Amino acid sequence: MFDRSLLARSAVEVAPLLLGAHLVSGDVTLRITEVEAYLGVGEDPGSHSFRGKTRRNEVMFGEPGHLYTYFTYGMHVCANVVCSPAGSASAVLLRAGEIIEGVDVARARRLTSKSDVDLARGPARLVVALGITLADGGADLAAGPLRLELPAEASAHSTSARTGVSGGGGGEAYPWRFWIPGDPTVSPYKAHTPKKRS
DNA sequence: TATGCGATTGCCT
DNA sequence: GGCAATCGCATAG
Repeated sequence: MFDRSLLARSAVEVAPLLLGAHLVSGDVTLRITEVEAYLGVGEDPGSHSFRGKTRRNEVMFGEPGHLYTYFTYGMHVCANVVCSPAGSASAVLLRAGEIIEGVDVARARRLTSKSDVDLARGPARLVVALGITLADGGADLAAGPLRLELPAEASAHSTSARTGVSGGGGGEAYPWRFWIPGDPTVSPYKAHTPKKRS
């Protein structure tokens, strides 16, 4: 259980608080080391909620402290923590973390991972390591099998432009990628690469 | 209804 | 370092 009001603030304020927080999923516990903030309707061109409510993003419009999952690239699932008051539709994407409990279980789920620091290094990998699926979307992180444990204070952190976001939501105008400096589980920064296909 | 591309990853060269 | 895999969603017609 945690104080839900802590999350009822802007994603940019919540993101540093999530750094160092623990996300417990059954036997596996993750220490979050890297996140990205996404704002609400009409505020943030990079956010799924920018153009309003749809079936996919409706969880973002609900209470803070719930899990927003989405499917992308035809094969990957990413997870967000919904924040800001209900209706504002902003969230924080969980990009990377360190498995601090249940490493053996995480390894079994991430057979392609060569070393333990890669187990949850990257948003789609993190989801797999924790055993999260699309069906977990909407789950309340304050109670239940998926549980978020917030630290008392925000960790020291660095910021930069968001990774992988194209168009108006990318670049220096939105320096909403947050990470714990020096942590080996933080994913390498990679600017958006334009799509090319025959 | 049709079409293009994405908050990515891992294998290939 | 480059690129294929793979499908739901948003946008255009």
